[in-house]
Amino acid sequence: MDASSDTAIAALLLDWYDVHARDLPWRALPGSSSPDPYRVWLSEVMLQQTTVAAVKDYFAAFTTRWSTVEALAAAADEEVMAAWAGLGYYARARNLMACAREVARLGRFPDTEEGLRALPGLGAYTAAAVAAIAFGRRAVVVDANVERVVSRLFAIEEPLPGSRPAIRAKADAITPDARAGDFAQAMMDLGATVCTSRNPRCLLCPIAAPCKARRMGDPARLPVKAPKKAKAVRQGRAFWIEREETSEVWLVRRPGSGMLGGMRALPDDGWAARADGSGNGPLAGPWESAGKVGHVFTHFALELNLSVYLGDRFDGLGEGEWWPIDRIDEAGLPTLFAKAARLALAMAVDEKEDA
DNA sequence: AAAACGTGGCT
DNA sequence: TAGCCAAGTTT
Repeated sequence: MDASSDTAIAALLLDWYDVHARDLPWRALPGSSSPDPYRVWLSEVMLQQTTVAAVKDYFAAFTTRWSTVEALAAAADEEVMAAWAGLGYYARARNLMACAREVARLGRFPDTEEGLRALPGLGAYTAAAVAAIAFGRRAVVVDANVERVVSRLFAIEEPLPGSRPAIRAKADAITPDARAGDFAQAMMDLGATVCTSRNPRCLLCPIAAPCKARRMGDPARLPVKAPKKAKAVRQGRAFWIEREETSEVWLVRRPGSGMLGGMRALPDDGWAARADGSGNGPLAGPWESAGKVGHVFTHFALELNLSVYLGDRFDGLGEGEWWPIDRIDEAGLPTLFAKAARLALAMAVDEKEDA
């Protein structure tokens, strides 16, 4: 592929984008000026390893509650962590606050890829995306969509992740000097709606003509990926400690790094730090079993047994807080513990029905 | 450099 | 349904 056809690919994609761009909340309104860097940055962080559908409500909630980066910088850590609950990869929320505070200190977002890359939570992808989309800089934006589109377009047979340097070189070659932000978003929209992982819709593709994988007959075969390791299944135990006289449950704050770091949680037996939990709780009990919940994390699956204590002796509980059970939805529990809470409450309902 | 780090939707 | 996959970053 020579330089002139690389230019042609960008033109085809931009023409397609002018007609088919998805209408997403963090994109500038048609006809308006450049999008707000705060909204671009926030959306890009939320979208890391996360689908558009999952992000939409969180983006609306965050921008309603904190409409500027200064407002977010001034927010309390626990408020932001609770607002992020359920979205996953909680290091993103911790980095989000650190980044907002750094930007507030600087007075504005850096407007170069290099400057952005130095902020917490902005890696190669996000720095390039914000530089291109919010500041119109030419930057080579490579995410999983771009990897897929480029792998197919140029029929790159080497498996990921080894093919990343070759993919980046090709992405660089087709990235235009003008409208680099639109080009990046065009590639991502194409990957999300046309050049999909399974069942690519080549008949709708604006760059089907130059696509080598399509010519070879089986575009879905690419990109080739290295095989994944099987997930181990761990056992753990969590504890629902209820103070009956006030209808409150005991919640703790998890350590600031590691699994679900910084999030509110039910007390547990340390399953996150070992292959399995110790089985020990923060109280002597007696415990009643409420059953178990299953949850799959990125690198292991967990079977979490839930034990319940209802009583009035709470010796040795340590750090934590009593939380009103009727407002448990507002505690900002990550999904694993939200499931466990649901189980405890379902058990309570069952027992009431039995009585 | 390989592993840690969430979750929900789709097939 | 069990596995695959998503607008990756950090250590």
